[in-house]
Formats: sequence, structure tokens, C-alpha cells
Amino acid sequence: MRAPTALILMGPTASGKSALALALARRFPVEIISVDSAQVFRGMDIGTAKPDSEVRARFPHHLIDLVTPEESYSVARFRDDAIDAMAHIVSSGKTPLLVGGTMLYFKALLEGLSDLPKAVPEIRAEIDAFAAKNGWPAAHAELARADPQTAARLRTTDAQRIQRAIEVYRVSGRPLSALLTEKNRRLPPYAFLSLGILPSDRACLHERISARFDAMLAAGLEDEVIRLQKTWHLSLKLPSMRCVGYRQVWEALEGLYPRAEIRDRGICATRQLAKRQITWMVNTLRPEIFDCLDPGFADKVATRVEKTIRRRSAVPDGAIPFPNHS
RNA sequence: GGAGGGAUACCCAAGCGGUCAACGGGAUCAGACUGUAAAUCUGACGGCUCAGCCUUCGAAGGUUCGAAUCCUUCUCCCUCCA
Repeated sequence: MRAPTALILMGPTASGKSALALALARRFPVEIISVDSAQVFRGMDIGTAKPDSEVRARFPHHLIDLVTPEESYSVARFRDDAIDAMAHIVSSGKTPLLVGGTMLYFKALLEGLSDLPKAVPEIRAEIDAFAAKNGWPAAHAELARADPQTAARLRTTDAQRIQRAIEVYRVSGRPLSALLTEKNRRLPPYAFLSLGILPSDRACLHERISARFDAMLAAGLEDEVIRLQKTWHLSLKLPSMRCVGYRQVWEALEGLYPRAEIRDRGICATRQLAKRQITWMVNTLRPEIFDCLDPGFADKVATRVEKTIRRRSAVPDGAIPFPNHS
């Protein structure tokens, strides 16, 4: 029995992934799974460019609105959720289309994750307290005693990773470096086709980012943040409020800088995000790349998708309806 | 018209005779990345035929062994008095 096909569509923010995904969904029997660490938060709609209810009614999106902004999500949970969603989609006779820009999530799905203990908030709080008192270099030194190998590859300034490595050791009693060598190679049983969107001209991407951020502000991003602040017990420490845009608005509301700077800071943060996404894509995930500035871009992708679905589908040619797009 | 203050690399900004191609910060570019990843961290960042050399600190002169730093004139900007 052949592994079912799963389509992957990745790209930096503002490159046009969602529009393309919808175009594909209109044309092929696919169902969309969001691969986005920000769209999982309920109530965060404008700043995450979440598809609106109308679109979602017509084209169901999986893995959106999974947790409240007070909670946190994780790569491991994504992997489980995505595998469930894919199974569900395939059982209904469709092909999963995973679309998004959270490249670590794609990596976990495509390459697997090691068996590591999950986050334990109390332990993180302890480590935070220690670092607040002694500094992260001291925490790094502590890590060096338990797990010299991991300490050696981490900077003494890399608070987040030092914390996680210490957490892993305290929870499991084993060094992270040892656990990572036991990579869980059980990969999901799919034939993945990875497609990437990458504008050939960076300046053009930057323009789109600016335009999109302006649109978000015009759509009421600031009010959305204020609403979230009233509804939930939030802080800048939470992953939700560290998301691009939300963080900048929050900081301005907090008085850290004038509100007039939200736009510039938000745009810069978005560009930097896009750069990190591109680095992942080009250096690590290496999908088949399409230039979204190419006029024939959408058709090229569609052709590629059609070929793949036809070739791999158990259903013979012609049995799947391919309505012409106009 | 008079009295002051200021002009520094893409932007903000320190420097106030040598140790200055010039502290910081931002932007930009490049990279790392296993349960926070839209996160976290790192490097480069005047030019070059690059362990050295060349051109920079509003402009032009001058003082000095030596100036972004001192003097003169000019240009532009800001504040105050008329």
C-alpha cells in the first residue's frame, strides 16, 4: 500500500501563502492545515492574518484557535495535532495541504523529534528566579556541570535554550545531549511534497510586509491587543504576546516608546521574522522553490500539485474532478 | 539686524589634539536553531588588489610632528533678543 500524499507549502510571512493555498483548495481535493505558531491563539486574528470566518466556513482550516493567549503551544503538540489532522483528512478521501511559516514545525514533522520531557512551568519559574538573581552565565555554568556537551554548544547569553536544557535535565535526570542522540525516527507515513514560496526580490517582500502591517493597524490591531488585555491575564512573557505586532503594540501601550513608533517597529520585526524563515527554508528544509513574483507562479505551483496528486493517488486519472479555474 | 546652540558613517548618537575608520543604539545583510520558534541567540556592517593600504566626521583654508577634536571664512539648521 502506497503512502498517501501530503502537500507542504511554506514561505516567509507576507509572501502570499494563504492566497495560494486557497487557490489550490478551490481547484483540488485538498484540506488545509495551518502550520503557524501564532494562529493557534484564540482571539488573535488581525495580527496573525488569520483567515476570516467566511473563508474558514468554505475551506476548513485545521490547527487554528487551539489555545487561549494565556496558554502555550509547542512543536511536539503541533506534530501530534498535525498527524491527527492529516489522518482525518486522508480518511475523508482528501489530501492534506500543510501551509504556514513556522519552519521548526515543518522540520519536526518531516524529520521527527526526540523523546524529551515536556515543559514544566514550575521548573522554568525556578530557573528564571535563579537567573534573575545570578545571571544567565551562572545558569549556563550550572548546566555545564550536568550537561557539558549542551553547555558547550550554547552561548552563555542564550537564556531560552539554557533554561530548556536545565529543565530537561531536572525533569528527566538525563542530559539533553544524550536524549537528542536517540532521535525518534518514526516519521508520519506520508509522501510529502514540499513547496516553498520565495520572492526573488527582497525589497518587494519588504514592501508587501509594510503594506500588510499598515492594513493590520487600519483593521484595529491596537484595539485587538487592548481587548486581549482586558479579557485575559496576559504579560509580555507569554508566547502569545511575544508575537510580532502584538509585542510592539503592547510595549507602546506600556509606554516603552511612543505609539507613533508601532508601525516602524512592527514592520522591522516582521522583516526580521521573514529573514529567519527564509534562512530555515533555504538552508534546512530545502523545498522546491517557486518565485511568487513570477507572473505564472500560481499556475506553476498548481501544475506541480496536480501532477503529484495524479501520480500518487490511488485513484486513476480522471476520477478526481479538476474544475477549471478561471 | 544682534546673542547663542548645532552640523559625525543608511538613521539616531558619543567623541572634543594622538591609543579614532571613529563608543552606543536602530536599520540592513548573513548565520544558528529538537516541547517558548512570530521565540531565543550569534556574526558582519566606509572602501580595497585586505596581517596592509586608501577615503571619511557640513565646505574651504590655516595652526600643529599630528585634528572629528584648535583658529578663520563660508553654507545650512535650531533657540532667544530685536
